[in-house]
Amino acid sequence: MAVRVLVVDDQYLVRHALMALLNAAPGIDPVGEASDGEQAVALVADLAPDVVLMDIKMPVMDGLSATRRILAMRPETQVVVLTTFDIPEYVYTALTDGAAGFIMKDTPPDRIIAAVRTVAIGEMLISPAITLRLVQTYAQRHRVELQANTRLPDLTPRETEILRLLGTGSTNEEIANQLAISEATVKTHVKHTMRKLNLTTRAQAVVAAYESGLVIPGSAAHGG
Amino acid sequence: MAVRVLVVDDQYLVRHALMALLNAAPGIDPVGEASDGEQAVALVADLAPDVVLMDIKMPVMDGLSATRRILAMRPETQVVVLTTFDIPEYVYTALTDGAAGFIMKDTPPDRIIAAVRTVAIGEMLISPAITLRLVQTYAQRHRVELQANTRLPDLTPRETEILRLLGTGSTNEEIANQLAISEATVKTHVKHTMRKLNLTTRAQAVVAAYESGLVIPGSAAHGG
DNA sequence: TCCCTTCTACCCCTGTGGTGGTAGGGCGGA
DNA sequence: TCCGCCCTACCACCACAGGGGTAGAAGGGA
Repeated sequence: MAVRVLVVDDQYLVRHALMALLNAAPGIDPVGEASDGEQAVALVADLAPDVVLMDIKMPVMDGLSATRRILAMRPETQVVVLTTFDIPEYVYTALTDGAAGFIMKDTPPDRIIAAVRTVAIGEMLISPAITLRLVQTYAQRHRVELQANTRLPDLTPRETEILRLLGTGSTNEEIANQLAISEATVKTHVKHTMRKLNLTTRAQAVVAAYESGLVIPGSAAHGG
Repeated sequence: MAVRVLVVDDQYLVRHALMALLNAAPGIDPVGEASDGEQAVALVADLAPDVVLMDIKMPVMDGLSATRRILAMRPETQVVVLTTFDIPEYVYTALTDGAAGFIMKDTPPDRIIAAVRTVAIGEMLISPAITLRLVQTYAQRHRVELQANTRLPDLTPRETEILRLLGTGSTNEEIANQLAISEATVKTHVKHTMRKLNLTTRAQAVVAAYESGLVIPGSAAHGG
């Protein structure tokens, strides 16, 4: 049973080149083509393709909006997003919207064919160049997290705890209540902590708490 | 010209299964096998393989250390790290150490063959499951960054700028100098910003700056 | 035109924050 | 045993932060 593919691209040449390429591939049946997102959504409803090759930049409705509409309507559709250049913002949006893959147009023909076959069986697929960027982001984030808990020179356990609470924006009084000690003691701990870290204001202490990884954005208790 | 492969795994069964698999594949020549990292480093020096299939968990010297040694000694070697389960910490280490790929042992035989061929021509390769995790991390980080600039209700451009500077731990005086306005004006801006965000101390403002994504850990100017 | 927002700037007042010093009890290493 | 570190706690002092109000200049929109 051939893989049914819909090609969506506003550029005539690109669209037809893809159609010809897919047509020549055994086991792949290009069932239709669209030149904008609106047409694409309509054709998915009509043709029920297995795979959609979707350009991003298009008139009327862009590829990302079209992808959202298509997946809302027919989740089993495998959408592969095509892009001319590596645009990481789109990677995020496309993948969280549920796109099955993300490849660049300068990918060799045989790899595009392979990509269609890959997503058709339900696997994810991302271009190496894009994967590399993902890895770099991952590595960067990971490095930041690894630096956590490791640095913070010479702080006693209590002082580390104090710094963590400073990092949540707590006042001395609030810290005292949370640790069930007197505010005077908190002031002493804060004093020592800031001296060791060479800080002069508690705002800097909050920065230090975040930068050291003691406090991670997204895991904080806001509001006061 | 066949792709010369070295197989490194402490488990006899896994090692020989891989050797047999690679032996049966046309264009692939399994030239040797090692059962620990130290042997692997020695064999790379002797055999100069194109590709190394490297297990992580091994006695004597683990796969990641061996990978580092091998790439320091012979950078053109393509190391593919094998793992039983998806262990993201290793992904980071392996890839930043220069590994060409990262695949799981439960990958179907034909895909393992394909992986060897892929890295042999210098391309990167990562298992879909691992890619998925990378994407999730990327998406998570990206989401945090996207929330920036978007949320932060009703702040004027100047107030946003003030909040960003508050987020670096700056005092009113420092902010005044950086923006070339009077400290009195800074106090006014700070006052309005904090009222709008329902904050009472500047430490909370620092927290808000980080949590909103206005300030990203790792991109801050410490010290003061 | 007038109004609203924004950015600029100042005064007054209260309070928390930040720094100095002092000190006792507990605990572990020399 | 004694020394040193850690946690606890207090006092005194002053600067900066935070909240109140007021106000003029500039720019955009009704």
